Amino acid sequence: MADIERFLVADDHPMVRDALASALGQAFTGAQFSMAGSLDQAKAALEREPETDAVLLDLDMPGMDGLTGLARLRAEHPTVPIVVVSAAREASVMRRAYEFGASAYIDKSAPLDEIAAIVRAVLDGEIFAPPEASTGETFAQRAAQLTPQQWRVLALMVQGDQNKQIAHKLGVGEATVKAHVTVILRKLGVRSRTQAVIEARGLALPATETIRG
Amino acid sequence: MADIERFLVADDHPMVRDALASALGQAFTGAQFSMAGSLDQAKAALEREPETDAVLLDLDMPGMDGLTGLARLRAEHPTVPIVVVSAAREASVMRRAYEFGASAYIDKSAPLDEIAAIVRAVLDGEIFAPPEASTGETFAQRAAQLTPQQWRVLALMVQGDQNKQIAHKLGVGEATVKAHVTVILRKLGVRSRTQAVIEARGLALPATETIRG
DNA sequence: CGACACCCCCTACCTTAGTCGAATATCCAT
DNA sequence: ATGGATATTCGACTAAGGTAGGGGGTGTCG
Repeated sequence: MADIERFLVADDHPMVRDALASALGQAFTGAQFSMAGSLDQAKAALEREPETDAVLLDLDMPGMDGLTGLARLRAEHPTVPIVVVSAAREASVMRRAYEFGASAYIDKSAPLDEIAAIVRAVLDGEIFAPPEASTGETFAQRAAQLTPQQWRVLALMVQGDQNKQIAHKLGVGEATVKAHVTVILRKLGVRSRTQAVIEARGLALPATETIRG
Repeated sequence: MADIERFLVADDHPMVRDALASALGQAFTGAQFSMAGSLDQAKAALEREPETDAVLLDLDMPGMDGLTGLARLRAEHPTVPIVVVSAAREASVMRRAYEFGASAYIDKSAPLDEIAAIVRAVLDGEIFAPPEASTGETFAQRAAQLTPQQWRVLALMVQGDQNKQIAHKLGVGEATVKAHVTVILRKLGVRSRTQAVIEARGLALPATETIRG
């Protein structure tokens, strides 16, 4: 990691982008910023600059389609830490964001210095485990063992793609994808692709959504 | 349908059970009631009395595991109307409840006479389409074409069971299950079991959960 | 009754999913 | 550099998923 940080700020609202960038600019003197207003722009920016130190990602952005966009972004750039910045405070969304590999989840209304502090911690390699999401957490633990390529495969599995399509999208052979799937199933502790998809979407435990009686 | 209604009230809180039963007792003079405090008890009650006219089902009950319990109950007794009584007001939970075949969704804080009115409508064969759940509704329409047995198969597919296990649980041959699966995939407009499971859990559209920016 | 819809069962066949063993490359520690 | 652990890749094989088509049973409705 170089001396100068490089960030990508992805939000469809220019005002929010500037606010985030200036906050980080104060905390990280001399940092460089890229801006994106849609998922496609964010992808292109990461393509141009793979050495980005962190992405601040808004979930409510054109092309994101909720958490699906996060999954896609991580599928293509598994090594870049992503800090989700969202207005949705739902615990379920938060939890799933972490399951899809987010390094932190920040509320949009949080003070800017707090945001900077969290980003700094992420750059130090920390991952902000969700306090209220630690009810089950079995999946997150198992999923942490996945390699970057396996993450990509899983992300596509979760979208309903089959091995042949995944192979094409990743530019490898179908046999290779199958091998990855086998490892993924073992690491996730399930016995079929369908179960893996169920697990990966945090669906197995709607408990946190209904416990409120 | 006989002159005397028979209800099953399933809630782990005795006070709630009594309140619901007395409310229905006033609206349906001479009605008969069974009580259950867990999913297993509810199952047993339906086993004893398959001619039950309607089930009032609480989602926060031992063994329910959220909506999974609803799916299981409907899988075993597809013809019995189920009125979900829950404290969770989340639109997503509501929507999924309908997708799993609930005939109505009542908030626990609703006035008792309103509850009785809704139950009466359900007995008349009506299904309370969710007002705020009609954003996409494509799945509900397609799923409405499923026969009872196909519902059972789908419910087990959604739990991650494979054809062999489904065949065993339903007491039929694996070839039969495959035939059902083929029809289900066609009716749902998908091309693989995994996609069907994704659809069936309302996961394909996290939009309603994140749109709030 | 005949037409229809649902349910169950089966054979045969093809496609997809998943396992196993093995080759290559990288990184890291000794 | 040598060894070892891990990632990535692939081909061959076995299991499961899915399709097409046929047969038989039930109940309902006109």
